Amino acid sequence: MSKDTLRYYDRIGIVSPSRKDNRYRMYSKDDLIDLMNIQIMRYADFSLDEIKGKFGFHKMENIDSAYCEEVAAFLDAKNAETRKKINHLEKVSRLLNMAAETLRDLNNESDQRLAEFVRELYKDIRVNEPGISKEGCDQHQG
Amino acid sequence: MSKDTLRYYDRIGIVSPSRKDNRYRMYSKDDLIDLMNIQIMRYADFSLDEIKGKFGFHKMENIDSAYCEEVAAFLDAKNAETRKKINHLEKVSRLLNMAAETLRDLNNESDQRLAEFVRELYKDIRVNEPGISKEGCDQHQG
DNA sequence: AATAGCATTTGAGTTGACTCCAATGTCAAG
DNA sequence: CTTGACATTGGAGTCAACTCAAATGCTATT
Repeated sequence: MSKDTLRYYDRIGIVSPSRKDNRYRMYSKDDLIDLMNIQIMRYADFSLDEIKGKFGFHKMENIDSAYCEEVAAFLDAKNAETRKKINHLEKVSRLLNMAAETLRDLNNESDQRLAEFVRELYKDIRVNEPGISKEGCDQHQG
Repeated sequence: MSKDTLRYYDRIGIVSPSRKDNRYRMYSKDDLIDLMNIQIMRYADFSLDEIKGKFGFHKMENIDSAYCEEVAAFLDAKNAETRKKINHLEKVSRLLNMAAETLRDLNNESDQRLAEFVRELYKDIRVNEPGISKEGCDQHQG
């Protein structure tokens, strides 16, 4: 983590270390633990807002099992999201594979397989962009 | 695709349709094919710069096999990148799984498995952030 | 005390791909 | 000829997570 990042985290109240007499930042051991947790969470694609909002870390002395379940549910949701992304990327990977293959060996067979797969993908794309019917088609409803 | 997006693409020279007498945009069939290709490429995480720079689409009448190979190599590189991302996300997924499990059933075993995995992840994180030695450690070299 | 090399702050800039705005132009219907 | 619903433009705003710059303060060394 760069100095600027640490200052930024301080500014937005994510990790605010104590200060020495000269106003220099003094990171305690707990601060460092927070920072390490944050690194892991950033690695796991949590936004700083999520990190800030959802986690008290070790600041909670007593472990509230209801809160644990809440956080666990949140993690599950994140995981579902992650699986979706993986799914998407797997399709992308297959697409890239097919496209490269088709480019290298131009023939009808690979061409058609690619076209077929692309047609499949369009379904995905349209699913992920609702409102296209509102924008693109005339619906006589107002 | 929204109207604004189409106008944006026109502005930055990605798809510039012809105009009618009234200056209204007129998208030809070829323009639409371009746009569909762009949608697919955006789906595959190509940046607009990549899309703009690397692809002549159907604008090339004759197929240059050297160029084909160049593009295929580019796709391969993209694919390698994609596989890396998938790899990363798989780890994230496992992490989230472990964390949720640990939260739900607090015991040493799952705790330690999680800790071990996190330690593994730190290696990844450090690998992906070179220059930390320059920033964080005193190297007596200048 | 002067200098170097850190630290501090506020505030602005960066990135990519849009997205929105205000002012204006065009067109079909009534 | 007005009204409404479109279109046009240039320019500005959005988002997240930094990243950088300028002005200033602190500390250790010469």
